Amino acid sequence: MKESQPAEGHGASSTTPLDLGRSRCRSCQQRERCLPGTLGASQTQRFEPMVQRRRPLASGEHLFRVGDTFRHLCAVQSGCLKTYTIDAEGREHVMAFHFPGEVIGLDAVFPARHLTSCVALTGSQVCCLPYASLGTLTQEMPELQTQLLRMLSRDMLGAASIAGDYTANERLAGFLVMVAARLHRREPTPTSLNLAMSRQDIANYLRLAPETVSRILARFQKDGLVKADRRHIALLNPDGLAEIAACMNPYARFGVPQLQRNAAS
Amino acid sequence: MKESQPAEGHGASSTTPLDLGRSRCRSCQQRERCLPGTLGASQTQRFEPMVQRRRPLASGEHLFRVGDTFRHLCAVQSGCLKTYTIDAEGREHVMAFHFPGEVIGLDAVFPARHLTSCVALTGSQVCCLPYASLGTLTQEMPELQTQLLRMLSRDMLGAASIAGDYTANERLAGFLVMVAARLHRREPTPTSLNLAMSRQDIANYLRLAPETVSRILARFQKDGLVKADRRHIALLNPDGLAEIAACMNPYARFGVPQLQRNAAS
DNA sequence: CGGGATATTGACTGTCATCAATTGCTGTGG
DNA sequence: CCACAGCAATTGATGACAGTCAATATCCCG
Repeated sequence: MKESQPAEGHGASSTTPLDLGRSRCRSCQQRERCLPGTLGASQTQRFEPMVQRRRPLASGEHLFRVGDTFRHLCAVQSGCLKTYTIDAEGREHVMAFHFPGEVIGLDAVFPARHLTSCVALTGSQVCCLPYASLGTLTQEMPELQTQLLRMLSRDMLGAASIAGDYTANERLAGFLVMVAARLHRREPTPTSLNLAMSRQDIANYLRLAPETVSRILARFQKDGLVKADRRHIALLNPDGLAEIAACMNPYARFGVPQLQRNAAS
Repeated sequence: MKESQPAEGHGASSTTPLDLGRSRCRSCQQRERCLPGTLGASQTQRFEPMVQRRRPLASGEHLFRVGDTFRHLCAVQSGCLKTYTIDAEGREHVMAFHFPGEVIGLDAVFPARHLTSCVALTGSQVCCLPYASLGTLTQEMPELQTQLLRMLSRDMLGAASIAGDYTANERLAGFLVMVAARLHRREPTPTSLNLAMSRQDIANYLRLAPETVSRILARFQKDGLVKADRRHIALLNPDGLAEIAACMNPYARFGVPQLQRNAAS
């Protein structure tokens, strides 16, 4: 059973994106990784005023919920969020975690409605770009469209990675490696993670039972790969983890067309 | 085996019965579902000449392979293809099947290289739009960008659907419903499918063993849901299948989460 | 018509889920 | 300040779903 608390926020969670003044993309720490990352100074100046900064989300507060009309693209400035759905059987499926610099909501463009809910796992600061402005802006700034496509493309890649048929070991190792890679604030790659998500969240993301997550983590610890203390996880042997997860890494597959078992020729 | 470039210079292009000189989006059966679907007549006329039509792919021929540089977006005009990867362990993962009117390659934008291979499952006709032209065209035609985003968004949705934690039954039922929905050439929804993919392909797509696909199909047949004869599958009870797969349907989750209970099994 | 790939069916195994009990952390109130 | 509630995480025992191995059956293509 995959249930979790759809953490109750306040009733007005998705209705009022209080605009607390203007965002300052140019001085934002996440700028390079974010949507305006490829824009020049003047373009950034043009871009900035379109962005609204929301009141900070408290842990458990929702950014949007299933069925909400899709109004803006959101970017995480700080904190961590998850998008998820509860299916007809009551099981929670975590579609993605969102770290600083990442954009949320690209999958809602098509139906113009959110098919997922998005909740903050910790206090989080989020910037919003009205979807209506996006069209105008990309018309003016080709770089923006390029960046948008790249981010979308990257999201698809990430989704495809965990969608694949891998063992529980591989998926969890891949998860740790991925989180480490996406958390780099300034260091090359952090070796010490402070996860914002619970075991249950991780399990629902990786299609595992939370007990299995615990057990595998214990095994990794016994093998000297990690030191796991609740939500703080130290990667003692990142290369070892990466090796376990090697099969999930899409970049590891250039050049040599390996022995193909099931491929059509 | 290498075909990165469309065959145009050869005199051989005149051997095929069809006029291969240029694409005729305006008269294409797939136009509405395809990239230029939202364009007006004059814009379509502007769009058309940018599109190259490839020599038809034979079953088993590759459209691109892992590591190829990403040059164009491709649209399926007829036939069926699959994109897949072979991981470090030699396992094949089928990322997606591609039916007429669908666009291939959007996930390769980011690294500018194909991280997957794409092979035709039957004889297939494919149209190619150079990625370089895409930027120019979307600048001119906002509708094109909208359509592009919608298609991307839809792809992500599809990927997320099968990525979730569902039982083998649910995934296979969902697969059948999805294929039926995506194959509608003109009928409302076909009740009779001629699959282009093997059991192995389906299994690799759904993270199952091919034996499991067979077994579940047999069970569905025993329950009167389908009539499966090799690659020809008749959906005897589409609603029953849809009900089994209900939990995978992202649109079923608006307002009231409660579903009507009819005959199960 | 025959060989090889594809599909089906059966028996058994293993991975991971489920059920259950316990521990440990955190915040709250007596 | 400690006791307790409540939740998150761990650990153990057991079982089920799907995978693996193996043996035909069937189709397709030469």
